[in-house]
Amino acid sequence: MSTNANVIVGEAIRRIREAVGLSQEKLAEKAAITYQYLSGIESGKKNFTVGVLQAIATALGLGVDALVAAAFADNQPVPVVDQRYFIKNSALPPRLTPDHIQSALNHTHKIVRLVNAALIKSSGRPLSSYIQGNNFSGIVSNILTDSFSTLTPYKHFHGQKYPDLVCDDKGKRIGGLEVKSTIQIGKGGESHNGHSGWHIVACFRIDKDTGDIQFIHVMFANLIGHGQRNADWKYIGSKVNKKTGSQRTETYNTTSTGTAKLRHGTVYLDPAAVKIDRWRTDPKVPVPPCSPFQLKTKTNKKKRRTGRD
DNA sequence: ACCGCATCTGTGGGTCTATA
DNA sequence: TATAGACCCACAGATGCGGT
Repeated sequence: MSTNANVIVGEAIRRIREAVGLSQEKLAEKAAITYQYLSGIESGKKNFTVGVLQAIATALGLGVDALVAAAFADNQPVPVVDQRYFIKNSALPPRLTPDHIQSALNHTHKIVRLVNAALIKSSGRPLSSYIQGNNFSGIVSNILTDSFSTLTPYKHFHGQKYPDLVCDDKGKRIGGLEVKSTIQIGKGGESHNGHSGWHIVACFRIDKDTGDIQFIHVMFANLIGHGQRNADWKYIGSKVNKKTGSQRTETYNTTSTGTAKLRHGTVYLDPAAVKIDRWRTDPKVPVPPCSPFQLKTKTNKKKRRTGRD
């Protein structure tokens, strides 16, 4: 290991040790090395083997991979979306362009990295390891909303009112956008209001070690709210668990038609991470020329003509 | 036509925070 | 304090595909 790497790893060990409240003596004891040796490692003056690193990581309550990730977190490039995966002519809310979306997605990656870098520096663990998945996705959703507000014509509405973002022109409202994010690939919309208007569903994945997120699929659709004719949302319910007394808040999910609208409204698709081959769409929903399912439909038709069936 | 397998979908369970 | 908002997870049944 190079001297520079020794210093980086040593500093990470010191930061995490102090964050978890261990003295050098105590950590050295747990890792079965002398505190003089540990001191030398922390200051980057001593070499160490993988075995010693493993012992130190275990004593800190981490895996070697997490410890190394913590040490080099700041030196990794922030993930960016791939420009090639944008579908340029998809239908979008007024005044919104693929470039706007690209910058908002990348900005969200960056903010999540900044949060994680601070946490990893002090404790060796990213944000996603501290909180429940649903709440993490909620945070990503909020950061993405803020990124839109910062970098696009769509600005914060107010608090928890619908929609999340609005676009005004000379005092006149010309557009609204509700932002949703999820780690569930292929999922449609899920909401507790199910209103009419433009929605974005952004699917991302998480790197467990660094906590970095990477958007892999982004869909837009102008959906019809519940209670209206041909609504794209269906009511799922709000029930009280008799045993625990807990109440599940009411939920609306997109219907198969609503989900199909979103899928046909794909704006960004990472083909290596998201396989749409077997996704269902709704025959009632017209397939726009820019839909990623255009290709699928053509392939299926060809198959049907030439296939064994 | 049927079977096995993998994946998708629908449903109902849950947590936590902000606001009225 | 109740409600509305933001989500995820588990599981059973449905679906699609390739092989026989």
